[in-house]
Amino acid sequence: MDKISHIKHPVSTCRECKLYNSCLPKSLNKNELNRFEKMIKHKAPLREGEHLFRQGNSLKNLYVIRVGSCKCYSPTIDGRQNISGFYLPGKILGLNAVAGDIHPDSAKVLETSSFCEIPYNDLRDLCYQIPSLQKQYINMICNELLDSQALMLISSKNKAENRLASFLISVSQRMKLRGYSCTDFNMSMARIDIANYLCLANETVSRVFSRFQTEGLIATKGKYVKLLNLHKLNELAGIEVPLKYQESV
Amino acid sequence: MDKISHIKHPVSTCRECKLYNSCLPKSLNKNELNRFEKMIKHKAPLREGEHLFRQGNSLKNLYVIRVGSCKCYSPTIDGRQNISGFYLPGKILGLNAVAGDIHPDSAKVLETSSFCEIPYNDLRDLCYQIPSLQKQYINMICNELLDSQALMLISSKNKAENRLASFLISVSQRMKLRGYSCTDFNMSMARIDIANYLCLANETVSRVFSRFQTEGLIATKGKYVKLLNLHKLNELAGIEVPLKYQESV
DNA sequence: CGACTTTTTGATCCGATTCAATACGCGTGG
DNA sequence: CCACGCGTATTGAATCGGATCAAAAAGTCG
Repeated sequence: MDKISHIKHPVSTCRECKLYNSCLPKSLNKNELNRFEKMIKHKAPLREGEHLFRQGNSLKNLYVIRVGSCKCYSPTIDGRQNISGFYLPGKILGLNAVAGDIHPDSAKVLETSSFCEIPYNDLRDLCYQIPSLQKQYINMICNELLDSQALMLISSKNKAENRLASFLISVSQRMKLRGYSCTDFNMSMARIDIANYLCLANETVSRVFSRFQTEGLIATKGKYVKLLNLHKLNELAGIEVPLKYQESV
Repeated sequence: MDKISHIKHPVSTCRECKLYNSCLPKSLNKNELNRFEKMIKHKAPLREGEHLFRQGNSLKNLYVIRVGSCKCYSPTIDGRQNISGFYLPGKILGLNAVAGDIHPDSAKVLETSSFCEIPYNDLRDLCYQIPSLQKQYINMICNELLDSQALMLISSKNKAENRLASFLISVSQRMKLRGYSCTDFNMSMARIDIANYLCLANETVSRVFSRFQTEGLIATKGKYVKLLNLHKLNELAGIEVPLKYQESV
């Protein structure tokens, strides 16, 4: 039995969707919204291990994740996987295929998940016609860019503790955004995936998890995680975060 | 005397510009191009150390770098700088400010450099009216996203040698794109900046530079760099590059 | 329950950081 | 023109953290 399958994924209109305000149709008028909704396809949920798209596929759709979680990855020469991102509800998938028309990575579902499928060509055409849609679309792309740059700073500069703390905090915040508890949640991703994502060995991730537990920062039970000391975690996570808006050399 | 000041930065129309085919006005018709060119401003070149924009500034313009080089950075709590990117001719600056309307980093010129200034609001308005411009604009943003993700993989997973090799190769390729030699060029960035960018200590960068020289891979004289063994450098650079389009788990 | 996978823990090794000292490059002023 | 000083780059020695290899423990599933 899947942990979230009691959510019947019932959203059929954007108006009713919790994610409305951070999603593409934000600030469309009634008429525009109708046209937008006609374009969206709601497919049956995918189950753990199924692929949304694969590396090398040509770009047909973008996807907004509505329920569940998903990882994007690409294989490396030595047989490992480079994780390019974890996706939780509200995030848009497939943008990195826009420039080249080919998906540079594969998207695999980590637990039963639902998506809104957006035919890419239709979206582009509609953007030509609806300026506020174009604006929001471009904003979402640029947000991805920001996220990606932020992750780069986090995952390449900090020590293992800082990285994992950052990761926990970011998952926590997305949970909060989505209306779930930000201190108690399931993490559907495997240790090895987190390790790849944070560019650490899985043993290291494991050790840091253990250390966080003995230090009373978190408690875990299987995939279930409870954040006990958000303050300290934030401190660890923030250690290399760029100081915003400070005058510099 | 500046090393590139003999280039009088004479480009006044996009049509004449070397970068035309990879830049925004690509595939505009004559009439559209006229409107586009009217929007662009050519300011006087900036000199080393001057800022194009600063962290916290509100977004007014995007910039395409035409001649020179530029680094984007943000200060960290401990007084260092996070380098978010080096920019060589043809690249567009300021995109990471689009989502939040505020520049998340500062852009500082590394040598005398010229830019095309694109008023952001005007660009957006013009995109509403010219679909092919919108398309190219979105493509350029998504290319930034790709670059950023690629850099993340490079700079967080590899050893120092691989990172520096990747970096040298990427500079080399951009030089080639721009019509300069891809094996002999000036690198205007300081060691410490490269170090920050690659997330290494500057001593480490220095050591690897030395090692590459004793191994005959490169020769350096001040900021001038000569790549002697592109094959080996590519090999080093490629070691963790994701294998494109390979079927995976 | 037993086979298999995933996670945790332990011991060792290697590479990058750090701290410290020296060398180099460049501009200034004598 | 050279001497001096400052910033940047290089080199050396010691330390620390994460990777790796190996093995045990916990969780998963038929």
